Amino acid sequence: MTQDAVFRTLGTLFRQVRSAQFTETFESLVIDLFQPQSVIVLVFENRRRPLLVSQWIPDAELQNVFERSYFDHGYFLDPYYELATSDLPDGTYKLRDIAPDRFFRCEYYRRYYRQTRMIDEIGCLERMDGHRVAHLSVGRNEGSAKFKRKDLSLLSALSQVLMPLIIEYCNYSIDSGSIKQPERSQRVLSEQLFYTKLSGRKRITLRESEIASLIVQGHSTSAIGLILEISPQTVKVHRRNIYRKLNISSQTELYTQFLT
Amino acid sequence: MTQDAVFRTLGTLFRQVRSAQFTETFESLVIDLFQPQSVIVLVFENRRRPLLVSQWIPDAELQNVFERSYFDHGYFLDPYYELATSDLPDGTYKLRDIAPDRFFRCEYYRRYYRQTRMIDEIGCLERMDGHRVAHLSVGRNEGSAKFKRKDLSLLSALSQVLMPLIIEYCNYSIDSGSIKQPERSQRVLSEQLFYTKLSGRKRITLRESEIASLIVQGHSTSAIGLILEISPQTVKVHRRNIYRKLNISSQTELYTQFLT
DNA sequence: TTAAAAATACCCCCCGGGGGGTATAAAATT
DNA sequence: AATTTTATACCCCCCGGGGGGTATTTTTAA
Repeated sequence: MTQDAVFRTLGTLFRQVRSAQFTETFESLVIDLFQPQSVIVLVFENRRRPLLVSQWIPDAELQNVFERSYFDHGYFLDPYYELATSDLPDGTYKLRDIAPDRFFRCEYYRRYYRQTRMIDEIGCLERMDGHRVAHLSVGRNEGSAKFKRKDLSLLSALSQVLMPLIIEYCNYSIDSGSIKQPERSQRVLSEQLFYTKLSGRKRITLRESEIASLIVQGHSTSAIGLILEISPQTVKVHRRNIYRKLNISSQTELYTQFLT
Repeated sequence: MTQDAVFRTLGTLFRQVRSAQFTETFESLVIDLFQPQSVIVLVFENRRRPLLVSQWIPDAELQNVFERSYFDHGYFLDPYYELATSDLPDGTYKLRDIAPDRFFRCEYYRRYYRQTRMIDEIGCLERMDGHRVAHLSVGRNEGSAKFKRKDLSLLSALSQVLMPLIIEYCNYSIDSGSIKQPERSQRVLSEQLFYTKLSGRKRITLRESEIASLIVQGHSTSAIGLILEISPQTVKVHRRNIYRKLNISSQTELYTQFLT
């Protein structure tokens, strides 16, 4: 795609920002530039289920996985969601940069993320207003190459104009009520905090729930230590206490408890 | 249920052995005696998809999981299937006795088995003829207690008469063509041997495929050493070679390779 | 105010996975 | 006959999870 065509498309996008054609134009732009297997736009709201603004997932099975799981609980452990609900600098991130150190070994990855067959993901985050964050996710599946540094810098540059456009479109479509809010299914994790979630069973302390949350997200003991600025030893103790209180003996079980 | 009633039911079963009522009668017997959440009868044939003779799984969601996954690939790593396709002594087994040492941590357990929500299982195996093995599985779900030693000995005793009856019924219903053969879906593992499966990618040796198979089933390095009667060290070397040849770096990935 | 609970930090141990070597004998290929 | 591959076995290392302690300070509750 020529530089020229990119700018022309941006122009079109600008004109279409309040029309239904917007998503299609913008998706084809991203597809052209990045050859992804998925392009998804979400709006994150703190501790709420994300809004699905648009999705392009040609593989029907994977779309199915996404729709079935992401809005139930998948989003909750999505590193981008995590980033969005903390105070982040807006920007473009590679999944591998923002994911917890043991992300690719954690239960979330094993049980949900890998099912999407996505092997690499780059995404933009941009705050819409006080509590909403727009998120553009561009994914590559098994069989494709990972994103190169060039891809990241291109998306990063492009996002300077793309994200404002997307935000404008989001606001428009939210106002006009045309956003499809995915159904939630029976097994809900959703808005519940870890604390509420887990302390219901047996009083675990707030601090413990904090650590439990990080464990499930795929952070190692030492990573948690770094994050909370306490010694890994302390984290280990908390970990033990959590297991003891919940009467479990592995982080796998912790994940299960959390989801049920 | 009184001793008397048990014998009476056995009599009924005997009379119904060539009728469609058989399964219902026999299921209600098992349900009465063991308070399970699932009762399934399968016929294993070496390296073939099992035949579903009867199933009683009141929970619709779990039935769904079972039907969707078991006949695709779930059976392939089912410890009972494994036992059936080796030369076994007929008999009644607790899952926990026959499962690989790391079964409850292996990918199969995490991805498939746990989804069935089954927390305990006892099952009978009985050879029908040269290549077929009848299998009765009795399962308890989350929320129920595990099976006690008493349950095992009761089923073990009962199976002396129950399995011959079941086999008779199986033969009858196979002959009369009334067995529902579950559909296979897109993602098939099925009859393929590990060897064929994995060597397609990059020649791994037969021995290596043997070890890969055991790894995926959830056997630890040392357990594999015991099984194959070689040193765990040797297993480690094979393991490394497998990973190198397949260009992966964990048994999780091995499982993925195997399924795709 | 005093006792209990929570958060912090350190010690020890074992286990298993993953990655790096080396070596030797048998089997298969050339 | 000579070379390569395969199977065997041992060595070393590091890492992280899980389980067992103990101790100190701070916070919370009684």
